[in-house]
Amino acid sequence: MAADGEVVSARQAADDGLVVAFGRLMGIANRLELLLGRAIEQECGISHLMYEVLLILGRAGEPGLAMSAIGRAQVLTTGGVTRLIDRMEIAGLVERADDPGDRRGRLVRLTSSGEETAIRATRLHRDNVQRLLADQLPPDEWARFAESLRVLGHSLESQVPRLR
Amino acid sequence: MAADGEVVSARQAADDGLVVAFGRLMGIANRLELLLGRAIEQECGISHLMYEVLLILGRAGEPGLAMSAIGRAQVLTTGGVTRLIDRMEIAGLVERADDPGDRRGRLVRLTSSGEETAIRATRLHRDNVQRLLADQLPPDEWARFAESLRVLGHSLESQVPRLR
DNA sequence: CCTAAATGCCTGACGAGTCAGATACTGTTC
DNA sequence: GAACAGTATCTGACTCGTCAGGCATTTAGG
Repeated sequence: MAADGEVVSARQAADDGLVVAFGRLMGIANRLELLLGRAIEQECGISHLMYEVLLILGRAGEPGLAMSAIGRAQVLTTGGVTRLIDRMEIAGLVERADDPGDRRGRLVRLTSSGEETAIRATRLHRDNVQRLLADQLPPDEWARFAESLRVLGHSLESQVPRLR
Repeated sequence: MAADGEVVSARQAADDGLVVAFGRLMGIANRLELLLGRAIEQECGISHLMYEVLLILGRAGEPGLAMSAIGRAQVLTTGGVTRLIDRMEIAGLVERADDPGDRRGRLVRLTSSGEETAIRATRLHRDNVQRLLADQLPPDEWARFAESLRVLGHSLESQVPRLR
């Protein structure tokens, strides 16, 4: 990887350390999404995105979560959330209810089938994450890596604008 | 985050350490894609994916790269690559040529406009990666993080099946 | 209060990828 | 050297997200 300084050729651009690190991060995310997403899909019949929403809702508990909160957590536009929840509702994983505190809003919560699916998918998913990620690094490196993820995730959450 | 053991509630599933770490990784990737992708798009008029392809081609140099190699590098199906390169060709960033060594194949390479765009986008992108990622961790932690990315990326590359 | 701006969700049109099948060429095997 | 499996790319139908615009409701100000 190249040192700092002005980039004057495509070759140099491609070898820049920061740029490469970012590319690796995205490549890892893409490959994990493919490998783990397919596993969840085949085992439980839901997409990886749906799985993440099941987790968010499991964490939220009663009385449910606003659509907008799901969008913020998963970086989706409001339209995207509407359609995702539509599909999940049809699949029987979640249900919508009017928000008693705000008549514009709807609260989404897990159905019992959604809860079961979250649990079942997690058993599978845990093992896959262990195998594909955690086992690839010595335990202390993995711990440091996970901690860095926490820090970075935290700092990024505040910088992403709300999507409409 | 929960300790190891059987997962028996959605709440527990959502708090599992490995599952959370994976979710963070994906969340970071999504947010970076949004923030950095939009920056590139506004400044240079190309998507983040196109930018990555420009880098790959810059790295490859003459006489160009096969479509299938691009698909492997970016985790795209062959159909996806065809359409992406179609758009990039229309935009004047790359050009296709017949592969003299294999009459089924085509070689893709940067045009001079594509090369310029890669350089221009990288100047912008570098600074953004620095600010959003590297600056968020102490230098030694960032170095370790980047090294872990390298290791993980390497081990994952071999595990993703070829997409058709 | 009453209006204007902001917010929450939904919808039609579109963009960019997947999937599955088609076509064209290559390499192997008998 | 002919058949056949394998590989490289392209295409039509589809999926799932975005974007822009709409309506209902809430909130802030005068």
